[in-house]
Amino acid sequence: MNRDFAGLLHQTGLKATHSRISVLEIIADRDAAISQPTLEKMMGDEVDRVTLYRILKTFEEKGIVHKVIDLHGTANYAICSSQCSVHEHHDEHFHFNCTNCDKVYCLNDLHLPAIQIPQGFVTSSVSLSITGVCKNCNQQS
Amino acid sequence: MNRDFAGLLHQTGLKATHSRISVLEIIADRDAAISQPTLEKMMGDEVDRVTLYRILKTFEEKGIVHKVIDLHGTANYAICSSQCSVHEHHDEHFHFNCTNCDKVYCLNDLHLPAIQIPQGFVTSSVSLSITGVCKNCNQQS
DNA sequence: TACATAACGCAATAATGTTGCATTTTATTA
DNA sequence: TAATAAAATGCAACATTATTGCGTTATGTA
Ligand SMILES: [Mn+2]
Ligand SMILES: [Mn+2]
Ligand SMILES: [Zn+2]
Ligand SMILES: [Zn+2]
Repeated sequence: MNRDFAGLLHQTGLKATHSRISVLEIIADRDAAISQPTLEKMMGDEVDRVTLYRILKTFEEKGIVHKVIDLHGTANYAICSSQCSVHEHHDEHFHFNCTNCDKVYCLNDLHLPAIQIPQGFVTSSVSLSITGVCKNCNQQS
Repeated sequence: MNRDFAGLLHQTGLKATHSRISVLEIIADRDAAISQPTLEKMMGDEVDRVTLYRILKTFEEKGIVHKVIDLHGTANYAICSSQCSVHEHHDEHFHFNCTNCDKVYCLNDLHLPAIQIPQGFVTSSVSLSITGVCKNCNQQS
């Protein structure tokens, strides 16, 4: 992952504020998506709650992060693949929800065969979410 | 769909209260899952908000309805297939989220090919959710 | 260094969800 | 039908997640 967060922000026309860089440092440094509540706790007093919401929303709009709703309905965030931009997200991949540690993993390499949906319905995107126990949690038990 | 809601409730060891029967009447009468906020508005003063939460939770535990988290993270509820029980849900089917009317359709007949997940991860369930525009909304435009 | 504006912090408010406890409803039994 | 025990409900209080408006501060640039 690119470490020049200030550069990344400038590229998308955003100012490189301390808050934004802190958020990027946390999100980029993980093998799994991070939930909004966890992120909020990690940021603590460093960033106002409202600012955090606004940062995440902006990042999503600019194609810097993508949001994944997990099986509990909680918002989780992960860094986008490099092809994403303000115009379009190009990371329609699938996700693994661990029921033990509640992490959400992006399964970037998984490919889904074509799906036959009913007559009259038009698909714009497909989201596959797998529930189970992750590698980490399996090894610990 | 079975119309003997009192009987259904008695079968699962639940008392057939007015509130529960009202909820069943609303949920059973749709071609799509209904969201908690919509349900709450439809019930109005007839049922207390807290009671509604408790009814939905009980129904889920007893295998009467199943919950689907839609793409916004909102809880939606639909009647279970007849095989579901307090012991186990047997309706692991897929869902279609309409971006126009926000309805969530259960795609009961869809079957998903086997999926190859990474080494060390163990799958317990798979949830496929398709986003697009539903038949109804396509016909109106 | 000065400036314009983007971003932030704070206060207020809304929506969603949970818990404890007193009261009412339901099903059963007398 | 009337009495009873347990289940379910309603209400109050509270927690969490999310949004909006507005004055203040930080950022990038000239
Ligand atoms: Mn992802
Ligand atoms: Mn369903
Ligand atoms: Zn795990
Ligand atoms: Zn629709």
